[in-house]
Amino acid sequence: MDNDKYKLLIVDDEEDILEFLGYSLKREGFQVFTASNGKDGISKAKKEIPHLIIMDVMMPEMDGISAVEEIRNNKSLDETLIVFLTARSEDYSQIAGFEAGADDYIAKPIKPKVLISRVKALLRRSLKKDSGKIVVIGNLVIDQEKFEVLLDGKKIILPKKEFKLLKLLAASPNKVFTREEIFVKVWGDDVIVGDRTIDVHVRKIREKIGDNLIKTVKGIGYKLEN
Amino acid sequence: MDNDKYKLLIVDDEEDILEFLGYSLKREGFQVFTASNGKDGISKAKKEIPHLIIMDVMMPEMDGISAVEEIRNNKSLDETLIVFLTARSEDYSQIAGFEAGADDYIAKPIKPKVLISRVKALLRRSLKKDSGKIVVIGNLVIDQEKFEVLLDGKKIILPKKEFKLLKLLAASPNKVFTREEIFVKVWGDDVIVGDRTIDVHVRKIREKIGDNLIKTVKGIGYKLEN
DNA sequence: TTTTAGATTAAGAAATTGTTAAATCACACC
DNA sequence: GGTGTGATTTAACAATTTCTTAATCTAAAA
Repeated sequence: MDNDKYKLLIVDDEEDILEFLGYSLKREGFQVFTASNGKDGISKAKKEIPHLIIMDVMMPEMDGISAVEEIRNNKSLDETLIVFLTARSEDYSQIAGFEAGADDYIAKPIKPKVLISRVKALLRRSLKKDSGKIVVIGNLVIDQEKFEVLLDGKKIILPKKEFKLLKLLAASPNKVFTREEIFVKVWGDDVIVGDRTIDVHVRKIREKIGDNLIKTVKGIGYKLEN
Repeated sequence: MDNDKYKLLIVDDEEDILEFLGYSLKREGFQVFTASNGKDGISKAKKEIPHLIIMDVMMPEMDGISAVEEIRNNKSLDETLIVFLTARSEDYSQIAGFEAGADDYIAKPIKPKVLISRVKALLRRSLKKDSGKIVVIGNLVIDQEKFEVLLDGKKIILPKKEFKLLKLLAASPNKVFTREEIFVKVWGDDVIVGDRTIDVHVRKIREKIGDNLIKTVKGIGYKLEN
C-alpha cells in the first residue's frame, strides 16, 4: 500500500505515547506529524492538512474535543478524518467526541496493531478518491476542483483570470515569475494586452487575500511568498 | 435526522442482545432487521440490502468473520457498512475483522448510547462519499433509481435532461463542472446544441429546487453547493 | 532629484450568463 | 397516421460580471 501518500497528525500531551505511536505509524510508511497540545495540534493541522488526525481527548490547556470542534470549523479540514484516543470506558467522551465531529475513537491502552488496522480501515473507506488537485501555501489553500481559495479556512471566490494567476504563482512558491512568463501562462501566447493589466489583477487578488502574500520584485515580476 | 431511511441488520445468537439492541435502534427510528446466526444473517442481508450490519463475532454454526467474508463477496452488498461486536480486549478478532472487511467494531458490554453514536457516525461518514443510488445534499435527496428528487421530503418531478444534469452535479458536490464537461456527460460527445441550452436547463432546475443550490462559476461552469 | 516601474482608481468594453417566449421535437394515445 | 402534451432547443435580448484601459499617483532606484 502507498501509505506514504497519507499524512497523519498525532496530538497527545504524553511524550511517550507520541513517540510510540509515531514510531509504529512511520514504520508503516505514513508521513507522521506530531503535536503535544491542542493549540499546537490545530496550527499543525492547518499547516499540513493531514488526511487523518489522532487526538487524545484528555490534554492540558485545550482538550481534544474543543480542538476537534475548532478543526471542524475549518473548511479546508473538512475531509480530514479524526480519531480520538480515550481512556477505556469513558463513554461520555466517546459520545461528545462523535458529536464534535470525530470519525472514530480508540480506547487506551493502545495496541499498535489495532491502531494501524483502524487507521487503514478509515483511510481505505474514506479516501478512495483523493483530490490531489489542492495546493497549500501556508494558510492559503487553492482548490482547483472547486475553483475556490481558502484563506485561514475562509472561502474566497476569485474570477477566472485572478484564479489562474494565483494558481500559477502558487505552483512554485517563492519563485519569481517574470511578467513575460505570466502573460504567456495566464493570457496565452497570442493575446496582447496592455502592461498595466497584470498590475490590476494582482491588485484585485491582494485585495482579497491580503497584501503580504504576493510580493513585487521590481523590474522582474511577482512571486508568492511562503 | 431521517433515520427511517436506513435499514440496519443485527446478527447475534443471543436473543437478549438482539432484542435489546433492536429496541434501542428502533427507538431512534431506524428500520431494524434481525438474524440469530450467520447463515440467516447472510440471507437476510441479501434480501434487504441493509445500509449497515451489526454482527457478533462469536456465534455458533458460522462465526461473524466468515459471514462478513461472504457478505463482502456479494456485489450488491459492497456498500454496506459492517460493525462487529466483540468481547472486550479480543484484539485478535478486531484485526481479523478489519481484514475481512469490517468498518468498525464495538466492544461488549454494549451501551446503547455508544452504539447509537457509532452507528450514526458511520452512516454519516459513509453517506457523504456514497455516489451510489441516493445522493443527499442538504435538504435535497436525489434518488437515481426511482428517478425522483425530494426537496424537504417533497417529491419533485424533473424531466430527463434536467434530472441527468442535476445528478451529474450531485455526484460530486462542490466540484465545478465546466460547460464542456456538462455537454459531454449530459448531451453526449456528438450532439451539438447551442450555448444557451445549458443555461435554460439550469434555470428550470433552479425554478424547482430553489436558486441557492446550483451556483454559477462565471467563465467556468456550474456546481452544486453543499 | 530625476527617472521609472509599479499601485491605484474609475470607467467603459467585452465576455458570459440569465431570462423569456416561441419554435421544434418526441412520444403516448386515440 | 393524426393530435396533443410536455420536453427540449433556439433565438433574441437583458443583466451581470469580468477584463482592460487610461489617467493619475506613489515609491523605489539611478
